[in-house]
Amino acid sequence: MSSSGSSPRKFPHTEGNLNSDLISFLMELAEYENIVGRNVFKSNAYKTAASVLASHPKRIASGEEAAKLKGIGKKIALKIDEFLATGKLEKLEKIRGDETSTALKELARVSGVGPTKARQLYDEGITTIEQLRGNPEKLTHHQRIGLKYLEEFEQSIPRAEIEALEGALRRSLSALPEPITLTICGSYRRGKETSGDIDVLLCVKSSLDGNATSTEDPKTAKEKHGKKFEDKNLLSRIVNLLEQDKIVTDTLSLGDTKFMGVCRLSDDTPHRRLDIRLLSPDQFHCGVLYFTGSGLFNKEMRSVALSAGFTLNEYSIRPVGSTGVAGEPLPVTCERDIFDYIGMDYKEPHERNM
DNA sequence: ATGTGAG
DNA sequence: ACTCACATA
Repeated sequence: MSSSGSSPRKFPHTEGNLNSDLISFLMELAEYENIVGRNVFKSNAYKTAASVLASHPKRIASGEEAAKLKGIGKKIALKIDEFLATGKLEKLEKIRGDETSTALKELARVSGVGPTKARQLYDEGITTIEQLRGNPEKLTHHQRIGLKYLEEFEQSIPRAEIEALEGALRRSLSALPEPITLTICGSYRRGKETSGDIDVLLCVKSSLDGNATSTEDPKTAKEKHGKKFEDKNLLSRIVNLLEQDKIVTDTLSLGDTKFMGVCRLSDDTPHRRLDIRLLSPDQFHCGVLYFTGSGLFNKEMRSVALSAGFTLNEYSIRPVGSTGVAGEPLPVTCERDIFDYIGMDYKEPHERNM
């Protein structure tokens, strides 16, 4: 899920939370440390603190109370005290008034512009989106597209639009010679009413490996398990098709397994960020699980997997031997299989919103 | 190869 | 944490 922009979706599910005011000042500090301070560790510390508060069931009444939670230390506790006492944070007020900070943040709204590029531009005297528009030669292809659709990408996508797009994608893909399964993941699959982007998983029903765990000798099995496909051009063929059908309008990047780009449902809807991933059949369910998220849910599930003696990633679930070495991928026929392996109750996608 | 960025 | 794709060198 993209995280750029100052839209409501910048601070995931902050609205309505008991501690939403604390969460949002922590997220603002996290953004500052990332983009301006270029200190990923501090930034992550603030993000962790924010997410701890987000899943805390009670309103925090003091820094001391907050400091009892794992992930919140003395420094953050002090800031919470200051905020609770005065309704603001001196540090944050300074940051908001600082022209360098505001400029860097503004520039980083553009997809493809991160902390480093923002600083570069700033050093060259570019401080606004306006000025950026006047100097497109300073930008890569990705960044130019990000700039072109800046405002559109910051608008969240109504569920109904994604439903319609799903239909359009299926119609378009039905022109291919090989049957392809399509699943839209991300917050859409978790039942959210709006999403930030569209995350599509595709899987070819290849005649070759309908049964991934059988009679063939291990060597060929291993070769097939690699990420590459026999048909290296399949994804670009798919993208071409979607371009012809006026669904895909721009490409940010295109590899053998991953497309990142832009799509549009119709002339009177905004341009939207679209990601497509091509998975092999034996990876499909682990992929769907992983890309459905949420990120926090994945983290939790991976740690449950670990304590049950398995390692879980977007491609496979594997047993971890007593030596700590991961074994061969286990057969998986649906998402539920993965929950079963690690002894976790099955969670419907809409129950994975943490 | 290495760094940047997205997810 | 990890992977993919890109730009640059």
